[in-house]
Amino acid sequence: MLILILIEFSKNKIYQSVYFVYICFMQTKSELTKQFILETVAPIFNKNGYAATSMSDLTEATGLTKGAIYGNFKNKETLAIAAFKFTVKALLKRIAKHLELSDSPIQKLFLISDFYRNYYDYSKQLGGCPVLNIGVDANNQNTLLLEHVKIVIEKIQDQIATIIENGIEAGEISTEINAMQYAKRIDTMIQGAVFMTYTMDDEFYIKDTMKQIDQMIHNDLKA
Amino acid sequence: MLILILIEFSKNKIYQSVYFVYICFMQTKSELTKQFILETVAPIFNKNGYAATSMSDLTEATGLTKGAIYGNFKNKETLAIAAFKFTVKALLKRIAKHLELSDSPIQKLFLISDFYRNYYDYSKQLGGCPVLNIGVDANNQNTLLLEHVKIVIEKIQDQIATIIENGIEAGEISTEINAMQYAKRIDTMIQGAVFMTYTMDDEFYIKDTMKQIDQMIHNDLKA
DNA sequence: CTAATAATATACCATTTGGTATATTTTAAA
DNA sequence: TTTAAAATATACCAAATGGTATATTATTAG
Repeated sequence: MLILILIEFSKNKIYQSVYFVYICFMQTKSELTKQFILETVAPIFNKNGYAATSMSDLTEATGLTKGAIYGNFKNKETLAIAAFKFTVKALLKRIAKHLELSDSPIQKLFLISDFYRNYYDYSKQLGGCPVLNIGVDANNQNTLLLEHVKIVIEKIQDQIATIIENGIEAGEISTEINAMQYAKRIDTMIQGAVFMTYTMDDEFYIKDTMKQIDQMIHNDLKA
Repeated sequence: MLILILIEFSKNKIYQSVYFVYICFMQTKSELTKQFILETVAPIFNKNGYAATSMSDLTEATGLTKGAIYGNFKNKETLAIAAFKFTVKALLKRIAKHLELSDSPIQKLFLISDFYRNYYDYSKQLGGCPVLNIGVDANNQNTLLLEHVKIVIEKIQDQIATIIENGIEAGEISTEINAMQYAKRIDTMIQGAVFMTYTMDDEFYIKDTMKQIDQMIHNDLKA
């Protein structure tokens, strides 16, 4: 009932459902609006790409006006970058959570392929794979955005490489293995599979590639 | 000297250098213009994507006016599709030529990885990999264009699968191998490598992936 | 409850968009 | 060289673009 009272407190239609959270945890009103804009706008940018997304697409989707959006974000590019970061943050958090299911490095590697096995369904909510979509879209178009994609890719590869290194230290993985090279191989195969799955609209690619990665882990990596 | 005389014959600046060829082999004037538009426009569409390419980009690049372009192509979409086909035709022809270097199916597979080993430099002339760029760009945006990308991917995979099947028949490749599955695996890895190479601007990915494919051919495929 | 401020909506801007009707030029045939 | 047709250039269109100045509304502190 406390929630209802607090809802009544606000005259704004959009935020009513999350207003309780806002009152309790959020800083300012605009912080909440920013959040709302980002989660609404992110999948649109991700789906359409930067140039194919117009500000009117965003005002329609959010139900807000340009005044509200430009009051919270300097311009379209800033918004697109913030949206990309928003999506990636959610994605990386989800992966990290999945990797908590085991402490064993080699099991963590299997958990990575396990995560991507269901990635088609999950990433559709995000408007597609942000790394692939924005990576291709930003190339030759938006240097700043491309830099952010690069950073994300490096981060993912570092994480995989660290897992492999931990596996080597733990004696689970052969000392012959070049951790970063294998991390890059796995990442490259995943991105290829994501591209093929989306373009052909066929999950065979992602399922089969994850099988292949599992085989690699079994045959090449294991000590 | 004959060439010079024929060049003098034309008052149009753009076509002078190829006018001899036109006089001898080409059908109509507009056929030549179409060709010229396509080869100029294709890398622009490929680099920028459909939405980020404006008609004025194309008139500037070609030195022609909208009248000339719309006189030869119904609209922007038709032109983009024709441009994609133009690029892919050149690419597939180049691959086919490279594959002529050997008659042995297993050697042809090695020639595929060999071709893509230098794909970064080559595809830059095309404005990037058309399959990757247009595939991602057209998704959620341009159904017709996406269909054409799908067809190209299927064609490439069929060709690889056929080579593998020929290898099986010739006794070079193990009968255990599922030709189409392996064709798709190879194609998926290539596309992943192309994406990573472009996005990270680092040829490691394409070079290393081709090594990996060669290893696969050696270890898994050979009879 | 009121005043100051923060957040959002409105109305507008010049520029660019894809596309077209028409005028002009270029070409090919007689 | 003249003429019909083909190809291209010009000038224009309404609609949409990203962005902004200002008016209006919500919010918060006193």
